[in-house]
Amino acid sequence: MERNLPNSRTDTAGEDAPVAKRSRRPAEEARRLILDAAEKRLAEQGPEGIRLQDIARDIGISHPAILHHFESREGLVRALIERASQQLLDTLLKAFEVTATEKFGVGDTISKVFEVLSDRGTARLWSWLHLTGRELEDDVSTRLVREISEQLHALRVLQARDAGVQEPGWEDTLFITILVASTAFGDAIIGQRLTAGVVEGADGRGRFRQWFAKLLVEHGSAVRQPKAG
Amino acid sequence: MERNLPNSRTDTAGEDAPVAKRSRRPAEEARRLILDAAEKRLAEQGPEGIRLQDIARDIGISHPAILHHFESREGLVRALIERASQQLLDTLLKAFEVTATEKFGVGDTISKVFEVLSDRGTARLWSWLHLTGRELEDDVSTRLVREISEQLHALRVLQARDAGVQEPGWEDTLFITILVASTAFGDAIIGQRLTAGVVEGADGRGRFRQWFAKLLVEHGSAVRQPKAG
DNA sequence: TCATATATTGACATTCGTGTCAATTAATAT
DNA sequence: ATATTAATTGACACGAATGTCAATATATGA
Repeated sequence: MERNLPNSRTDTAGEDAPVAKRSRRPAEEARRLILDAAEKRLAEQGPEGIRLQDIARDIGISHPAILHHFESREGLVRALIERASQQLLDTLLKAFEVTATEKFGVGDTISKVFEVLSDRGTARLWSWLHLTGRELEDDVSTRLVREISEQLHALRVLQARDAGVQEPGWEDTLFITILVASTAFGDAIIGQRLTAGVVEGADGRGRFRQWFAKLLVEHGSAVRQPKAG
Repeated sequence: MERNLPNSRTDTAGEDAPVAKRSRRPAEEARRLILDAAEKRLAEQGPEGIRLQDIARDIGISHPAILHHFESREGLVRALIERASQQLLDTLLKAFEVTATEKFGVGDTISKVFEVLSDRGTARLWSWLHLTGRELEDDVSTRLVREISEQLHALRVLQARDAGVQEPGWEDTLFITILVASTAFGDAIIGQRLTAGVVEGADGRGRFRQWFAKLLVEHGSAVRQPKAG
């Protein structure tokens, strides 16, 4: 079973197209490029969008190169999840920090969360992650809820003290976080279809976000009973 | 290229296993069986779970039988979506009817809707539908939002009149529906991970639902200003 | 300049899933 | 019983996607 010599330049001679010089990047950069392309495909086309050959073509390399850097398709997926999770956590925490320290309202924070989750493909990535039952060693979802909730709670407690009203319960804060996360998630996946053709005028989803923010503020007021009685 | 005679019993003779008699169902029943199996796989394993061979094995038939009834895999998928959508809409409207006509409050109705929508299998089916960007001729999402909203709005208006307070706006009702739908979805997909390890005690998600219902009722009260001033 | 490490590649192997087809067989009508 | 219809099937064709491998080329250090 003589196999043809692979990669040999001694094929049927001829003046082929000007051979674009093979480029060679440091491993880390190559990995980043590949992950970017994969992420884009995933966000645009969903799970099936992650095909080694396609991704390779997107960035002008051959698909074995991907396998070289990630071992397998599954390895690529895991790396992708890992990176996206970390980025999400960082982005969210930072966004929260800003809106909490500055004089921004709840509405701004909500907008930011929606933007991060919904407008980019992040929510899609996560949905897929959960739908396919993939686990992360370091469960980012849990960390996310916990950290955000803790900061939000501290903020709410402070505000309550300033206003001289009763402090909100911990679980109340927790549920707010979960509500926002769930909603942003759901919105990212089915929001488009839900509002299209029902909500009148343009920017229906924008108005929905504002309405949602107001709802939460409203809730904050409702909880804020005067300290005694 | 002499092809072997397919399906011929004249193979290497021998005492094979007792040939289980081939069963033959009316087309409609077969279709139902297949759809059931497909739906189950989808709910349990996600999109990739829908493989003709596997589904066939599940119900003890051969995979060409499936193709016979649905033309193609895509045909099966479309039929599945069609059926599931119809079922969801029916279930929702019926659930709504019951809680709305009896002496249940708006909160109970919302809870019921939430419950139906956050069913794991349903949510997964829909998520997949949206994630893969499949379109339905008759967009059920839109119909769903519209029909539910209309009924809910009628209910709210009635209650407002009874109480002699200002009627809620149409968009407010619409947004409530959208919020419930989005949240139910998000909850079905990531709720498990969000609450696990953060919310204390058992039945954290149950408490979340109650809290959510209360939030909406609360909102109802907030909207209900006295009629003039 | 030469040597080394490793990123990159073309060709191939392999597996898996859909779809085709003629043959078969169970139900139904005549 | 016989014919007819249509559900069912095994074998196979085909394409698509992952993964393997030896060969090649490029960046880097000596």
